[in-house]
Amino acid sequence: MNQQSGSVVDSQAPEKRADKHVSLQTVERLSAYRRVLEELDRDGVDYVHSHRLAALVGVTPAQLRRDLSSFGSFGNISRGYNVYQMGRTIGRIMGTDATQAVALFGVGDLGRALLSYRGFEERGFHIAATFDVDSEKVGRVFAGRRCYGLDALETVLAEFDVHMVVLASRPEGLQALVDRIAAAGVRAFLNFVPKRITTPADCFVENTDISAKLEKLSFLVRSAIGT
Amino acid sequence: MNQQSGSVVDSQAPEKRADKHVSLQTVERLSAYRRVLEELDRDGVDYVHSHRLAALVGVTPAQLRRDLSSFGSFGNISRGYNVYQMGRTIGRIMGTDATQAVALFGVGDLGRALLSYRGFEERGFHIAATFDVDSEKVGRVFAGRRCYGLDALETVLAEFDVHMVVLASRPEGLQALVDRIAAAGVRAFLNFVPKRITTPADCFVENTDISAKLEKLSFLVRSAIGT
DNA sequence: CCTGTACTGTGATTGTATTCACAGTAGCTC
DNA sequence: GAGCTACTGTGAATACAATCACAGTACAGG
Ligand SMILES: NC(=O)c1ccc[n+]([C@@H]2O[C@H](COP(=O)([O-])OP(=O)(O)OC[C@H]3O[C@@H](n4cnc5c(N)ncnc54)[C@H](O)[C@@H]3O)[C@@H](O)[C@H]2O)c1
Ligand SMILES: NC(=O)c1ccc[n+]([C@@H]2O[C@H](COP(=O)([O-])OP(=O)(O)OC[C@H]3O[C@@H](n4cnc5c(N)ncnc54)[C@H](O)[C@@H]3O)[C@@H](O)[C@H]2O)c1
Repeated sequence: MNQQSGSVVDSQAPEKRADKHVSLQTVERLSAYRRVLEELDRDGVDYVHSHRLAALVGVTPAQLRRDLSSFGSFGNISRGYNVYQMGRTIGRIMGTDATQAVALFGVGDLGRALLSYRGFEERGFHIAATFDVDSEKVGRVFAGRRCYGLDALETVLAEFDVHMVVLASRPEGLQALVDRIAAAGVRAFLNFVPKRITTPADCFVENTDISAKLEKLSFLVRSAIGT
Repeated sequence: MNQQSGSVVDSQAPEKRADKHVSLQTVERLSAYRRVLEELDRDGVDYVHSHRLAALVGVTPAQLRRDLSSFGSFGNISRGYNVYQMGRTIGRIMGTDATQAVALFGVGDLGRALLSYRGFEERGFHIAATFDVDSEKVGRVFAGRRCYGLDALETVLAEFDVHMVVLASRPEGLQALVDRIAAAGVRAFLNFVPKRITTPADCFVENTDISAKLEKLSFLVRSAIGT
């Protein structure tokens, strides 16, 4: 669960404190670094230089080094970065070194696709429980996870120690749902519903609007025609 | 449906030329503005001030006005912005005033969820054709759209006049697939596969990595604990 | 018709992210 | 073990985005 990296065993912690103020964009790139590092690890690569890693991720070497330097020094000056260790370190920074429980709201087409997706477990997220308002769905089990009604919300979130939720329900009543989830102590929301939500100040929201991405692409293609 | 606004009627085109260099973040916000404008329109609101619209979207009034000013002047100084007209204008800027054909690659769990999603049509995108390598799926019809094999790729993309694709296949062979799609003249890729792809310089790629979003949230929650 | 009000559009300013460029050094060569 | 090489980590410089603040103006009210 969310135990805090057990003992001192896997420490030799290279990261200083993360006090240097880390930008959000840096955090997003950390995920990409880790994904590539895991691939390299599978391929048996032990060390990698900033140039090579940056090329694989698609950023400049300077940016990669700057990003990492927000957390301290990892690199061996002439061998580069230790692939395995740096992957572990990024995991520790992001808190994905231990599996976290996540709850899903809305077991519709999208929700079921997310449920059957293996990629989350690989990155340390376990959808532990699902919720829906549809009485046909409540009580059933989807991809191994039970679907609860909203009346069990507080109980179930506490029981599974959920601190992050995925929203894939309908726009109607979404804000009320969010208020209730936040009141239950959840501070992170991944929202797929194309509707703005507001939360207490200590919460974090990530919106994913797929149509907006298509619109962005449409704009880019169109505006590049005259280029 | 997607007829093109008939004649000169709704013109009096307020936007200048889009030559002032528009930042990507501005474009992303345009989608959000349009979504709220449509809601206001449904509610029968005719005019809206920058303060109110900004509050609904969650940005500052200054930013909203700055974003719009990249495209020219729309606002009536004392009544504010005409809700209907500005929605239309943003649609025109983004090229979503007429429906565009999109192709989907990979009719798996995610692909089928996308196929059944009505939100795309509402925003001017029509998934016209799907592709898969699975011989069980090729030839079948999913949510009204036929699934083609990859051998028909060039023909079908041309037939439906596809200029944007959604990638929801497997990581294996993805780059080769992308190369072929790009060679067929497609310049916009919405990629759900957690694998970096490279394209010719005149193409645009939007990646959507859902796990990365969860990782970002995990980092934020964790790093805010000490705050 | 004139004055006051409250809005937009935008130059100027501030703040933030990225890139440059190099000091400092671990290891490799001879 | 001295010298060379090529790398990392980071201060300084640049580029970019957000915010401030106000000039200019359409309208309401009298
Ligand atoms: N399907 C997609 O590809 C896709 C893409 C982008 C965004 N979205 C958004 O994701 C959301 C879900 O999409 P979908 O296609 O799965 O829709 P869906 O209609 O198939 O499923 C929605 C599910 O949410 C449940 N629900 C409704 N209100 C709820 C509530 N208050 N609490 C818990 N559950 C509730 C419904 O009973 C239903 O089972 C929608 O808001 C949609 O706009 C979907
Ligand atoms: N399911 C999710 O919720 C989810 C979430 C995030 C990312 N993704 C990613 O989206 C992709 C699809 O996910 P999924 O759950 O639908 O997987 P899936 O295995 O259910 O479906 C993949 C489909 O793509 C087809 N395919 C494989 N190679 C292809 C090719 N070269 N051309 C065309 N079709 C091809 C397969 O035959 C299959 O039908 C995966 O890469 C996955 O990592 C999925």
